Formats: sequence, C-alpha cells, structure tokens
Amino acid sequence: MATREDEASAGNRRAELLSIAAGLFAEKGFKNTTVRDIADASGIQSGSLYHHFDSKESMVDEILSTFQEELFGSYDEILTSTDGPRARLERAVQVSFEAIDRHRHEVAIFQNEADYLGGFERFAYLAERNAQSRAVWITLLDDGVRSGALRADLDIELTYRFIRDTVWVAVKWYRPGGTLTHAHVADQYLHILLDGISHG
Amino acid sequence: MATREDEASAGNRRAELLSIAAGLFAEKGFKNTTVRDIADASGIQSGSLYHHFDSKESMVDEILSTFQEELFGSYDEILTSTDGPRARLERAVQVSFEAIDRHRHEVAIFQNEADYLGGFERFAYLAERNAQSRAVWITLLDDGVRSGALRADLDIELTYRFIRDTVWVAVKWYRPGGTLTHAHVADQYLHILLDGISHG
DNA sequence: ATCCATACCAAGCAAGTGCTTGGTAGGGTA
DNA sequence: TACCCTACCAAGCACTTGCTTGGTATGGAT
Repeated sequence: MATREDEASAGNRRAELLSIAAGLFAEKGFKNTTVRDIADASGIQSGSLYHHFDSKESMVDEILSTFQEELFGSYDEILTSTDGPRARLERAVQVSFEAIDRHRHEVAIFQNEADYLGGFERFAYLAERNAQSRAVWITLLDDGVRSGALRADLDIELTYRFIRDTVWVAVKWYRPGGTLTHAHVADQYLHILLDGISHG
Repeated sequence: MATREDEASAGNRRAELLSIAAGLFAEKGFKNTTVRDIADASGIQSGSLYHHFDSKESMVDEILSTFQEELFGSYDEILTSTDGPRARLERAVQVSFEAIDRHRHEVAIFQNEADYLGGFERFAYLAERNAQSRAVWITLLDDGVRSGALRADLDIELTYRFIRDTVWVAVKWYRPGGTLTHAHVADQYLHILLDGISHG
C-alpha cells in the first residue's frame, strides 16, 4: 500500500518534471520543445517521461489548467469583495502582476500557445477561460464607469483589450528578483492607466 | 538576356510566395510551419520552393528585414520632423498602428519569433532593431518630459515598455477591414495613454 | 525471503522534417 | 533549328519527432 510519503515523493517528482517542462515550454515554445529537451534538462531518458505522463500534451495541459484554476480563484475573490469599483480594478491589476511574478512560465505559455493549443478539443477550456477573463474585466470597467470612478466616454471593449494586453505582455520582460518588484510595476502601471502620462 | 518583364514576373512570384509564407509564419509560428505547408498553400511541391529561396530561414529573413527597413524609415521621419514633442509621440503611435494595419503578418512574426530567431547569428539585426526602437521611444518620452508636455515624475523606462507592449500586442486582435480602423484604435489608445481612464 | 510498486534505461519504430537531386514543359533568344 | 532560362515535379535522403516496448535497480511491505 502506498504511504503518504510515497505519494508525496511521487508527487514531488511529477511536480519537478512539470516545472522543468514549463520552463522549456515558456522559453522555446511548446512545439519547439522536444521530449528529449525535457528529459535532458531532467537528467533522465526521454522514454522515462512516459512513466509519469501520458504525452507531451498532457504535460502542458496539467501546467495550464492548474495555473488557471488558481488565477481565477483570485479573480472570483475580487468580484465578490465589498471594495469600491476603483479598489477592485486596482486589485485585479495587482493580482495579475502577482501571477506574473509567481507563475511566469505558466503565464508565458498561456500567452504564447493559447492560439495554437486552442485548436485542439482537449484545450477548449482555454477559450472558455479567455471569455471568463473578459467578463471579469468588463464587469470591473462597467462598474467603474457607472459609479463615476472612470470616465463616462470610455470605449469599454478597447480599454479592456489595452489593460489585458499590457498586463500580460509584461511577462516578456518582467523577471522576479530583479530591481523591479511586481508591486512597483503594478503601481506604476495603474498610475499611467488611471491618470495618463500627459502633464496636468 | 532578361527583359524587364521577366524580372518583374520573377519578382512577383517571389513576392507572392513570401506573402503566403508570411501568413503561415504569423498564424502558426516559424518552426511550426513546414515547407510543405507553404508549398501546399502555394499550389506547388515543397522542393520547388528551393528554386526561389535558399532555405526556410532565408524566407523569414527577407520578410522581416524588408518590413523593418520600411518601419524604421517612418520612425526616422518622425525624429527629424519639426513637430512638437507631443505631436511626435502621437505620430509615432499612429505610425505603429498603421504598420499593424498594413503589415500584420510581419509584425506578428517579429513579435512571436524575435526571441527564437535572435539566437542565430543571421538574425542578430533583430536585437539591433529592438535597441533602435527603444532609442526612438525613449527620445520621444524624454523630449516630452523636458518640454513639460508629459509628467515629470514618469518612470521613462517603464512607460516605454508599456507603450511598446500595448502598441505591438494589438496585432493579436486587430483585423484590417473590421469595424475598428487603425486610426480609431490609435486615437483611443492615445486618449487612454495621455489622459488616463480615471474620471477628472 | 518474497513480492511489488516506483522510477528509470536502452533501443527502436513510424511519421514527419528541411532540403537535394535529376529531370521536364514551355516560352523567349540567337 | 538549336539553345537556354524559368518554374516547376517526383522521388527520396538524412535526420528529428513523439511515443512504445521490454527490461532492470531500488527500497519498502508482508
């Protein structure tokens, strides 16, 4: 019978391999990363990966779905909070930059591969998550306009796209442990987004 | 001896094949597009591509370098113009959205593949172009702050990244011929960037 | 001592990859 | 007529790809 330690160590090895794979997928792209790349980086043979995982696809599947479950948990907390519209918008931005800080590989994979992977039935949930994310931001922006916190003449759809794009694309240059903290980047970004860069 | 018509028709076929390749590279990625994909889309055999081009790499090379030559020509015009700092910043944003409108495949390829291709000596110019682009925006932002057109407390480096990212990432969703014109998108974007989305 | 699950290796297969080769149809040139 | 250039085809080569197979070492449970 498997003890708790066995499962933990088995889970650890799985998690370790997934983490290595995530780094490679993020850096080189999913299709451009071979199972031999992952195996080499893990110090094992390529065939040995198939003891832990069904396929290369199932690896990226597990990486993405696990991450998204956590991220959308955070969004749900914001939507159900009692904070004001502006505070909730700020919180959503901060949470997103936190995600980039803590799960940059996962964010990068989602940004780079969602289009390609979305073509497979198995990854249909990626499109659903996209729609869910859009709903979150549109809600926050609508509430902001209705409450008077945001300009009434905003093009909500375009504003949503600009926010989404600017937030997530930061994964291309943000590096945890550098001089910029994710909180600082979020602050600066919110300053630009809310007040603009123009003088006065 | 080759007549002018021969060269034109030869050039046309080349350009046609390059355009088809650019569409596929943009849609599926460079590595993920096979020479057979390009050949099929062109209605010829894969081997026949090698009558026109040395390699798959040389195709994407020609696509990217041609586009960048044109784009940076536009940036140079802005830098040498006599307009004020704010007008030049607006013009740079507009020119960039025009590029997305007219050369979305090329922009998409550059956005998606610059990291991967940049690893090859042949594509070292991509990094140079990136530095050149950064110099353009930093100059415009510096001039803006010095002239008083932009806030004095701006984090120039972060602002540059936000502008660059937001402008170019629009290639992921902008489609020419849709309800949104590139000029409208540029206007809305500048409105957000310069004045912010906050009320008052 | 026996058993068994975990984690791995060594070898290789079928499909797909970029690219090469030898050849041909057709239209202009000398 | 003889020649040549452009644009292509048909076939295939060397290599890489994801994945499979049959086996082994290790360590804990019975």
